[in-house]
Amino acid sequence: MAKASKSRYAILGILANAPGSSGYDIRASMEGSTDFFWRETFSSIYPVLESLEKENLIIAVESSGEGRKRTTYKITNEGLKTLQNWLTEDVELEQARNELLLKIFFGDLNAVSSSIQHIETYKKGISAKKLVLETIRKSLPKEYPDEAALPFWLLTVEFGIRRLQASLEWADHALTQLLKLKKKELK
Amino acid sequence: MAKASKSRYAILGILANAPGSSGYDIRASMEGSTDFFWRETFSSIYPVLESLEKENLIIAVESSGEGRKRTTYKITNEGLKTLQNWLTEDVELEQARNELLLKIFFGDLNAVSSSIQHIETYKKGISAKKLVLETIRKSLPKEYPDEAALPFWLLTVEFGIRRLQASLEWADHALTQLLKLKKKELK
DNA sequence: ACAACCATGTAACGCGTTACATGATTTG
DNA sequence: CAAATCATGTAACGCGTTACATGGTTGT
Repeated sequence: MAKASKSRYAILGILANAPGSSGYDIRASMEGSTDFFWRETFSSIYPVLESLEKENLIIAVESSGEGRKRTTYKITNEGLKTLQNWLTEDVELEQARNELLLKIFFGDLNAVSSSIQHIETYKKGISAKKLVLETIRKSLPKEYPDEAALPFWLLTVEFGIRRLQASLEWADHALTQLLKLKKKELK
Repeated sequence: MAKASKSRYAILGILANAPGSSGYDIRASMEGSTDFFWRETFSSIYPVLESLEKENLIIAVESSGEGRKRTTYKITNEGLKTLQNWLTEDVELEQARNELLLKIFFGDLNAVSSSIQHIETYKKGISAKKLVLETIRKSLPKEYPDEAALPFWLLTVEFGIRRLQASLEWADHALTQLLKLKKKELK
């Protein structure tokens, strides 16, 4: 058995918080909120919606009246219970693969400047990401002052920012070390 | 097309550093070194070794003489070039899915104590991991004082420790916030 | 008119995980 | 003599990504 999909719960969760969403809406909701730690593509969203509906965890509200055709969904009581049950289940902490670290690990097989290059690119990437998250951290309380979920949303953003900050500091540390190595290499 | 596998490069890298390794050895090498950011199972190692050999990136040295039967491998010049070439290629920074954050994100759908429980479990897990890495950081220079790759290995360990430290600090921050929410919940 | 965005899907593919299978050799 | 470790694989499965496909509506 492969790992069980959690896409269904992500989608259920969005529908619990934003009832009357279409598949397209769900994608848009995730963009700018869960995107940096959880992403779904249309290719997964639509089939999942279909199966959730078959299991009576959500119900469709066909709104093909005015404007565009769209199928919107609401979570059912059963769906909410299923979601809540999953939410209490233990999280197994899994370790993601990290290609940058793999390349650094084998760094002695190439010129040091190659590793330096990787880390500089990395720094740029995560600096940009961190900026985005810091903007979100500022705007969220203004946009959703009365939202019950706000403290939880902020916690996820905070996680992202702190991890990125640590990564940035590591990158600077790494650059210092690598520059030392580069000097040795030239001798 | 799905994402191209990088297992081959991880295995090539290990063979570059430890020539004469068997599939079993490769797995053992990774355990205790790359394990926290890159892991391969036997189910992937043996087929990859086979295909690497067919491509002349490694050569097998059947050593069925004394002791156990084992097939060991060495990286070829071509293999080393292939690996070095990959090492210089840009790393696309991908972010992994994070189930803990997903559950925290939807935390308002359940009792706050559920989120608290998750974070406490998380803290235990990463504390243990951090301890392991700190031990490795201490022992590595003693075990491999003359290893050219040592500075690179230490950088990966440092990355792990710093990220885990940031995660721990976030966890404490989160617990503080959640305890405040819990008090409100009781009112 | 045209671009940007809204909206919903299907199909193919490969990758990684899990389960399963087998057996030899060393250590206690 | 049993347990741990060494050693090497196969098979099934589902998950997520990418590419492909289609067409309506709004804004400039």
